[in-house]
Amino acid sequence: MARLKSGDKRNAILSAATKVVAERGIGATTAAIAKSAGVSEGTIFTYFPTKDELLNTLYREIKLEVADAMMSDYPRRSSVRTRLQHVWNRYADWGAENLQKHRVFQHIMLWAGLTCDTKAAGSAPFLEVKQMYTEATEQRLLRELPEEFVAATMTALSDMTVGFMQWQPEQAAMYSDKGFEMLWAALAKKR
Amino acid sequence: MARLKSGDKRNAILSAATKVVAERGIGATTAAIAKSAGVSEGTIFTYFPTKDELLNTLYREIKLEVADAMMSDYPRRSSVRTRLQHVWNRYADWGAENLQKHRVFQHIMLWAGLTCDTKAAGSAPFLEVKQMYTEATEQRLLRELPEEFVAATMTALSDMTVGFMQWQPEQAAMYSDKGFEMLWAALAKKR
Amino acid sequence: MARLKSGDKRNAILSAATKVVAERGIGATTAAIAKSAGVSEGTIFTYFPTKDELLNTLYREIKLEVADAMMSDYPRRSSVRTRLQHVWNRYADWGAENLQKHRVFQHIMLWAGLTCDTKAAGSAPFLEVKQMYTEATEQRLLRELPEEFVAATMTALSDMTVGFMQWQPEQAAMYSDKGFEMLWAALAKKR
Amino acid sequence: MARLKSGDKRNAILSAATKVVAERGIGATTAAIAKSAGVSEGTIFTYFPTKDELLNTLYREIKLEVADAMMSDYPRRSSVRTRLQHVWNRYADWGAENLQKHRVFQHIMLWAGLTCDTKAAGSAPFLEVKQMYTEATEQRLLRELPEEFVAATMTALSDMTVGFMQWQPEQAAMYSDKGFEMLWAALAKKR
DNA sequence: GATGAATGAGTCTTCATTCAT
DNA sequence: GATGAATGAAGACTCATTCAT
Repeated sequence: MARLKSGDKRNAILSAATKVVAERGIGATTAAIAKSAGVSEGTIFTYFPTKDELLNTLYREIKLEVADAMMSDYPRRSSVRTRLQHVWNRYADWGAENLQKHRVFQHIMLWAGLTCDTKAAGSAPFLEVKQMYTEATEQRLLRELPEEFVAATMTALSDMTVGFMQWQPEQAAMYSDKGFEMLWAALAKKR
Repeated sequence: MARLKSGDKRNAILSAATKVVAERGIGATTAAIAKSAGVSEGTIFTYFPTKDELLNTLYREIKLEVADAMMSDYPRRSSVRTRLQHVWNRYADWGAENLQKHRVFQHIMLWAGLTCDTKAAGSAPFLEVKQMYTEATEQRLLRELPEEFVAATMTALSDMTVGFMQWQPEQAAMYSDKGFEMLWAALAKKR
Repeated sequence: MARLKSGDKRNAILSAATKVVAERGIGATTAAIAKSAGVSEGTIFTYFPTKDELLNTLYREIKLEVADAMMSDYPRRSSVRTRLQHVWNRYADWGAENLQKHRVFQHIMLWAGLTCDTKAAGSAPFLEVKQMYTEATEQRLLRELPEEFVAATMTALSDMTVGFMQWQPEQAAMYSDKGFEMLWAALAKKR
Repeated sequence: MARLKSGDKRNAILSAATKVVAERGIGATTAAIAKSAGVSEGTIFTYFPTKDELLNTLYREIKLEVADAMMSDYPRRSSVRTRLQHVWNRYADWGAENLQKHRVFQHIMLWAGLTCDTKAAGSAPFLEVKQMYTEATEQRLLRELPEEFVAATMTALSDMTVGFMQWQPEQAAMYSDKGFEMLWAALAKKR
């Protein structure tokens, strides 16, 4: 029997795409990705029908990885603050350790070729965080704000923080802590 | 005497670039920009040596415009909060009214071709804000944080807020107010 | 003992090639042929060294089939007209019933890759028709014309007629008859 | 002012396409056409948006040229036979002198990318021939046959004849004459 | 023998930039 | 200076053929 499509090769292509897109943005050429993956130009297209599909897949896989990192060991029974901090820390640590993936994610997010399906995919885990927020609002713990506005605030602050953690890794912990303090203060209800 | 380079034409090109890049991103073609500017394809290159230079220039000009909007009527003698709110409001209003320029700015900011010079240029006006922050820190009004971290926080929150103001213009004022409240809470020293 | 090359598989490939080339022309991909044959892409090349060879073979086999259809039950002792009509009817009926093969034949005939060998192959059966023509000429029954010119006339008129029989099958008999009348008139010596 | 699109260059491309497609068929590459035209690869696309459009245009232009050749000096008031012979001779002569164009026409005619518009275009001149046929049928001069069938017969015989005229130019006149005799016999009503 | 993933030359097309007019 | 046709180096994608399994 012939060689079967190898998960290894698929992963090599996705890894190479991560690296190259992180450096050159969405405009990175399939040739560059192939070369970086140690694979011929044509091979990319046996694993992904088009460059667009490769990019969409890359986005989805990173999103799942992020969600996984954030939600594993999620302390469902702890206080709101503890839970929020868990999510924050996990995301910040993931971003600090995965500089390229984080950057790629930012690039693809703004890209016009992103499919609706892809955008929708894998967002389930983030629901839990939103629910937590709603619950906390009802308990008068957190400010009353539109859900999306809160989510966007979290994203904005955490991505910004991750940028600093990557820039000065030796102060990563400090940035992460300060960042969370700012987030909590921004969201917490004034007494 | 030969005709002189016309400032009008230069501006037409920059305006067209704003419009076209806002819609199609950095990948917008010079041909599309020329057409939108009502100018021939070659003319672009008598005003800007390369597409990269055009984009860098566009970035610089928008940056100056933003700085101008933010700092005019800057209430130097008012309280820290008032001054910060002034800056916030001006930026938010500018962004809400200049959807295309704001979007173009975001696009170019992430672009790999941005020159170091360009990045550095026009940041003078933002110094004033930084100084204010340092001063406020010494007065124990605001949290002690690295200057760049604070600046990035402001940028992140304001851009996020502008996005919502553009999305739901009828609630622009609400988003602007809530956004500033969050920023202030994030920066203010805990009692 | 290793498996032998299977005639079944060879035939499956040729059938599939007939179908696919009829639809898409010479440009049909080997992958499409393989898929239609229910065979892996590589297998084609164990039966035919190249795509060109596959096409040449296909041409030869169809040619043989046509010759077979035309010459079986050939009424050697009947009149010239009867013999000519036999050939005409057999070819027309074959073409009307074998739409795909007829079309494929037309496609390959104009193809640049056709080998001289292939062109020459299988033309033996057509000799009989030519001989008949020569004989008829001597009997002053038919016009004096270069042999190839006559042969080409027959081919041109019959292929044209077959096209109409395929297009309007319910009038196939009419087209076949009228076509033969035209051919006979074209070839018969004026009195 | 800049150079204007040059009709010469356009014609050079069409000529080159004629030459190259005559040799290699529809599969001829745009690069080969450009090279043969003495023009850069990109230039083709300033005159024709796609290869398909180039081929369609080529077809249309040849068709018009043929129609023109056939119908100029058309002897409207002469006998049916004279008129038919005029058309026949003009087409045969054109084909004999324009080997490449004739071949290209045959190639494109069978091509799948031919637009409906293109197929329809320029067929007006051929109407006159059809009308002549209908008229002649009513006068009981010619056989009663479906119009399209007659038209196809003319095409088939003339293209076949042209092939021989090209093959043996020194006998072109003979082939042309014999060909027409066959056509007339095929169409004329039996007494 | 059979399989189908791997290959890479080749395809059409785009586009920033140049330069004749 | 202005114009826009000309250029040719990429770019994404295809496909006949090879070869490890």
